[in-house]
Amino acid sequence: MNIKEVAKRAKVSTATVSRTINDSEKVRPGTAARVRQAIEELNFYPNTHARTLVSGRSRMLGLIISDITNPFYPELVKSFEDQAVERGQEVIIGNTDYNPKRMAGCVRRMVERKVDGVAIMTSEADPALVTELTRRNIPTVFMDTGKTGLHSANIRIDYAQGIHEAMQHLFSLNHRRIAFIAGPMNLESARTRRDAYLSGLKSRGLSDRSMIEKGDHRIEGGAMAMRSLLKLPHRPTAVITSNDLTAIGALGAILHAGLRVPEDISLIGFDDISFAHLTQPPLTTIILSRTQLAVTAFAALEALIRKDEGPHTDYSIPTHLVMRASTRAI
Amino acid sequence: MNIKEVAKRAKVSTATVSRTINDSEKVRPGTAARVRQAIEELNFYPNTHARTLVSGRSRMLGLIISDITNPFYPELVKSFEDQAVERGQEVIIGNTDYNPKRMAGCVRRMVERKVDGVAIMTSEADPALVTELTRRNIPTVFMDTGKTGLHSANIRIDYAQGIHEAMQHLFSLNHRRIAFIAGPMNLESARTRRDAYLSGLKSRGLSDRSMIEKGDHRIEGGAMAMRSLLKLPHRPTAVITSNDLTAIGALGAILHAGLRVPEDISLIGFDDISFAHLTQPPLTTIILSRTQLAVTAFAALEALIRKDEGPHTDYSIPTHLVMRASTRAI
DNA sequence: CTGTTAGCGCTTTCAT
DNA sequence: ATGAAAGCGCTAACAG
Repeated sequence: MNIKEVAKRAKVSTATVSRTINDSEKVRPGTAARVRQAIEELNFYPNTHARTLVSGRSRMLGLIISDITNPFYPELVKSFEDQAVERGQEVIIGNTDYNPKRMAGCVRRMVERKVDGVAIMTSEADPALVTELTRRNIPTVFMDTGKTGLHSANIRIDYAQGIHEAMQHLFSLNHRRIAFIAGPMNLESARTRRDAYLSGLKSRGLSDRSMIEKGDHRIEGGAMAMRSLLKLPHRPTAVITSNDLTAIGALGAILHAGLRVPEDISLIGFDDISFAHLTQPPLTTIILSRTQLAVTAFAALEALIRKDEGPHTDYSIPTHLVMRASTRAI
Repeated sequence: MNIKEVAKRAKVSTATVSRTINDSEKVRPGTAARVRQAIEELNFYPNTHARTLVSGRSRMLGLIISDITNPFYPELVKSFEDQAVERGQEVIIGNTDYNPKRMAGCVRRMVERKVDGVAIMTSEADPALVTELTRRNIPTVFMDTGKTGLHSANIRIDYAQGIHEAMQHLFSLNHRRIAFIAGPMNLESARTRRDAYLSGLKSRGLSDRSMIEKGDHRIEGGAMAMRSLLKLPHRPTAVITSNDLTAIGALGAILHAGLRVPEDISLIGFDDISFAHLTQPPLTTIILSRTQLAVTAFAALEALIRKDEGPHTDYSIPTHLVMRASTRAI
């Protein structure tokens, strides 16, 4: 079942069939109709691999993420995929599992499959591996690496803005003992969030009041960090966490210690994963729109692939506080 | 950058390079080493499209699911993908969005991309479209359609078992007014769960005590159904829901009405999504292991692809009650 | 064990 | 507007 059989049935050459499939202008409508009918009758689907081989374009995009079971990602993947499918592109996904070795494997697979472009949306970044892509002139969009170039663009996430909004909110609620549960310090993005917390304290002359515990961006780490915080002689009245999973872990630890949120401790997360508003109480958090991120990434990638002119290689996504019920004045 | 250049550099023929890449026995170790070194030096990655074109095997598997943002799926996708990557296979994912038209698009894409096999794990099933796959002799594994054949296998989920365990549990806790919040009735799997509830009632001579509200397998539907249940003159003392999202919605509605779980109403979910144990109280639910499902599906698909002999086309996955804190005796 | 060669199914000049 | 034919990069006979 191939283009040849279609050609035979429509009594044209394979070239004409190919032109019809690709909506070439130079096919007489009548001929095109005959071809299309033959395609229909034979239930013919063109072989994308043959197409890729000769044209060089695979109509596949790579999307590399850290871990699909991390609730941050599914929405991102979906939005990205929706746009790709709309434009006849396929998406192949790579999970790095937060592991540089697996990241290398992902990149390799993308190159082997000859993707037209790659979006790298991992929370961790590995500049070395990423070079592999740009060296091969594969259009690449990064999240937060800062690197841009002829074949790559960067999407910066303004983590600081959301943190500043959160601190402003807590201050207006009279909180002064505000703790922060950080993420893994090897993550640039986690450091940025912590630094924003520190700078928020400093700008209010409260640098000496900083309380930082390290989490792991997972529930367990959040719970553990919170337990440490609760043991402090002057425990915090409010806690900002580096992500929602951490906040959920912290929430569990607070409840388990017989304290209440927000009566005893106010709590703010980060990311606004879909379950953030389902906690008891619904979690006040900082939203980072995955849809916006995916749309921006896709547009950036398309621009790179089309080699659009202009210096548009830097994009930025804001973050904002969304108030729910886990914060309260003291 | 292709096999020819590697051949030139290693001073062998392209055939030998090909054999080396494919770990053929018939290459002298010394030669193979030279080839591998050339590959290394040239940073050569074989073009999978060319390979597919000639060999007929794409080393890609299709995985069709309903919606990646439904928390039931990410774990399933991950487990499936992990196994695929381990065996050098790529996975392309299709989201149907619960929409037959999109399902058709997914199937089409899978055929075009010449996947070696497809696993269809949608909660809804469309026999017509599925024929498309089997007609083309594409190995296909279904979840719960019941159809099997030379090129297809079926994985049955024993929903009833979990429901029966749940009812047994509630009965032993002295509940007699047990309601059920069902899923969309066009879903076979949702009907199966409801029927299991009904049969559980019947076997205890309580057929006339049935209370069924219809949800939509989403949070909002669960909340709405629960509000209806709460308006009943004799409201239920326990509620089983068709999935966890429904239970979470129901939980919210109960709390919102000023009642408590499990003190006033016991609640049981279905699926054990990752957030089920994070609710307050942690949700007693029925577990359906996504890992087990993915592993079984993958194995079934592999067997189909390898054309293993034997009539192994029917598989079954159990479901079990996992007790947490949302149920209590009255 | 290694090389030669004929395609896989499609796109794309170059003729006509 | 259409057709003939040359590959795209690789694999798999078939020879040697």
